[in-house]
Amino acid sequence: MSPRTGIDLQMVIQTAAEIADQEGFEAVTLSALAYKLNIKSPSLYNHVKGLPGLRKQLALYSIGEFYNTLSEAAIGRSNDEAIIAIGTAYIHFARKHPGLYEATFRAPDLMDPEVRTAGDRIIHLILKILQAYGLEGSAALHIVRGFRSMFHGFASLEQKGGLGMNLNRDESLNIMISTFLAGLHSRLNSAK
Amino acid sequence: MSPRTGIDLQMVIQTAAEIADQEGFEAVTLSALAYKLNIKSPSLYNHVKGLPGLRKQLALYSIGEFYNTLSEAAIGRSNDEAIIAIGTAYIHFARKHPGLYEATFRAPDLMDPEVRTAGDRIIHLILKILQAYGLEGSAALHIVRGFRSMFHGFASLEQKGGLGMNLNRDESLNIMISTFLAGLHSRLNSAK
DNA sequence: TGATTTAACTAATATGATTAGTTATTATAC
DNA sequence: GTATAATAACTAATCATATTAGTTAAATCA
Repeated sequence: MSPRTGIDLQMVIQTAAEIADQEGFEAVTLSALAYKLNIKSPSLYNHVKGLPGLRKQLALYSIGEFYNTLSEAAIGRSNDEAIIAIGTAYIHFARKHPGLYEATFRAPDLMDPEVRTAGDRIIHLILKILQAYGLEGSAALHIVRGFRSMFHGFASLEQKGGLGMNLNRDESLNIMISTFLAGLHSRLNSAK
Repeated sequence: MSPRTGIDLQMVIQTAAEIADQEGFEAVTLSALAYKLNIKSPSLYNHVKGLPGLRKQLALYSIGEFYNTLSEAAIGRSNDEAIIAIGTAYIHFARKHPGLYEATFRAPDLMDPEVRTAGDRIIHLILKILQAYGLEGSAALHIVRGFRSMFHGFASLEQKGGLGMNLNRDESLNIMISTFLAGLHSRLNSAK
């Protein structure tokens, strides 16, 4: 059924991922990707629906890798320890895979069902941990949004060089997370 | 000295700002901008150094507008009230001016001295407010990074449609800020 | 062995950024 | 007033990328 069984979707995405991490998300062009795969760029249309299609596939791949990293970090941990582990893993992933991290939120349409479903797994991961705090429903979702905002904001600012450089960034991260956790505990106590 | 005194840098940036807010940051191309100004795109090179130059100018303009909005929100307020006002103004600005907000962090080089200086004014605005908490030096800087991460992360996720839609976003914002503030107070108390 | 499938190809078009070199308008000098 | 200098805007051309249409050819399967 398949002629010239050379390149498959997995190779396309894998190679795109390499370009993304090595040269940046914007460097993932059909032109550069085809060159690296030793084919001509129109041939890529046999694998993905143009540049938007490629970015969607790269987003799905990246979100998957990201989820794996975060969920592994949470194994065997609970409560604050689990949150700190996930937050740390989150930032480390963004540092190690800047292109993949950017791809996770630069899909052509984040409302796309497949993309959304992939991203929801990460939300559920955090929700699961928050259950131990007695948080659920909308109260838990608000807190998840807080964590996501903090983590994404920190990773994003760091990646763009938006944070100055004369101050230890890991310390900032630790302080940020523990401050938010302290506030969370304080709110939970006073709600009793 | 000037022939055909038609278009000046201010008009160029103003028009670019309109495109950015109406059609998105990516829609600010030299081609679209020139069309809207009724000139040919190479003529823009008399005003800005290509697309990177335009983006830098747009970043400087946007950061200036952003700073004005935030500083006005802080007038006559202090402590938690000032932080909440700034955080709210931050998110409202990003909602009202999605293109300008994106431009603030999509300059070709955020390390550029002019861009950095403009951005530093916003950091100093928050630092000033934190003085009332007895925070200064690196401790204050870590907390500023926390606020910036939260605000930027929230605005960024919201803009990209990364937050789901079945939950009130303003409430999430209020909870996030007050949780962090509660944690900040708790840390400051236990440090005594 | 022959038909079918389809990956990869070539050719062509469109859009956008950019450079080089030209034109022409305006302000200033005389 | 007229000449000159400065420069905004222009045309022409090139390059890169994305994309479409139509062709070629290799591998599978009947």
